[in-house]
Amino acid sequence: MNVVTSHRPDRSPARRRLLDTATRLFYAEGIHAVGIDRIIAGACVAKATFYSHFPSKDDLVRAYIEEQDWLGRTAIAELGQLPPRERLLAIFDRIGEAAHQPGYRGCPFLNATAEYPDPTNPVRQAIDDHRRWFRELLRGLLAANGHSDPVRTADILIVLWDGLLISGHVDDSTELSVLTRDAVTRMLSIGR
Amino acid sequence: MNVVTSHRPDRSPARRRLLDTATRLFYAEGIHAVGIDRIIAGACVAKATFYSHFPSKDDLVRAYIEEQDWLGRTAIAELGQLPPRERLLAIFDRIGEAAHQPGYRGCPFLNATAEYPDPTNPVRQAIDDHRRWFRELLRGLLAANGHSDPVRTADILIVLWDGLLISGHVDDSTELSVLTRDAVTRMLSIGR
DNA sequence: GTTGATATAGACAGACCTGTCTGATAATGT
DNA sequence: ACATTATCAGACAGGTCTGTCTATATCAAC
Repeated sequence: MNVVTSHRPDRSPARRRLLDTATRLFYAEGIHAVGIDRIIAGACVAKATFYSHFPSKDDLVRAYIEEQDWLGRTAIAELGQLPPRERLLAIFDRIGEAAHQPGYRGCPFLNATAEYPDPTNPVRQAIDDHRRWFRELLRGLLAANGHSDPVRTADILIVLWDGLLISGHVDDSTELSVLTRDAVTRMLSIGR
Repeated sequence: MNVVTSHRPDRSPARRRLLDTATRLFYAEGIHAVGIDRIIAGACVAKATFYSHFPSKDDLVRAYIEEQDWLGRTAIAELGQLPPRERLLAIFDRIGEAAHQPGYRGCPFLNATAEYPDPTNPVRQAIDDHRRWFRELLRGLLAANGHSDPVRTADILIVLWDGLLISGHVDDSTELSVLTRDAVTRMLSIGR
């Protein structure tokens, strides 16, 4: 969910700059709206170098999505040791933090989904992988919290997650953190 | 939310066919991914005729969004007389019906938002209008139902609405109707 | 019959798209 | 010293995009 591009080691500096520039532009303007020429110009990389690192634009898009997945998993892992309920709340608190950053434009995975209709496309597969991981994460935390129906409640929490990320983008987001706490605690209060 | 294109009178048959074809293609494949040439071919309309009805492609996109708005309002109006709570549930039941239609690809408004980053764009303005109408509708129904906090609860219901439309598209949607009923009744059970 | 509105097919311009290729330059390891 | 690897700038091909334009055809009203 975070779209920070920074500080991840990579095979080469040029590749790192390409992925950073692509991340910034894809997220800010949409994938189809950004051409290769602008990415290589922003990354100060020659076109031939780009195509030596990424066989096609779609490979770059897939790398972008996979890195967002990696960043999301890393951010959760870096939350530190917390009891299940507090961990759940801390995960959802990240929504408010992200939405108040300048340039916030919703969830990169959902935005990409809107531009990739074919569910068998590798980009969509990478997005599905990310969502499967997140769903399992929530199920585990709800079960560890002694929740009576972790499977169903995890599904609803994901519905809230997606909807809150949208709300922070397209609606007035001044009360998003309060709204998030309210919605999640309402949901957790049911079923123990 | 419904993407049915049908049966709305229009100024001219050619314009009607253009809007129907554009609706079908924009929704199925995304807006940037569909060119004018394909729309006029699908509508059996000459290019000059297209540009006499729509000064630019963006005007066609705005007409597409405004018609989806009109269809949504019409569908709600056609629900007939129902008590507030049943009306709310009936509105949300439409999600399951829509998501099980072949070719369902999520919410046309949110998909368009992902492709239009500039919030001052007329397309985005039309989407904002639609969302404002829907928010007011939910607030009124919650207030009429004697709910203790209709403003906040309407915000959460919109979060659920957006999230459920996404879930029906990108996740397994076999239990979407049950999930919707569960999430909405859970939410309505709090605050009277 | 004549006029005016609306439609047709399709060429065209200018921009942008992805992806390939050439040929030169710099850094690195042995 | 030499080979390898990565990089550079940029031309180029072939396609698609939006939007304009020409020239013709249909049809209704008067």
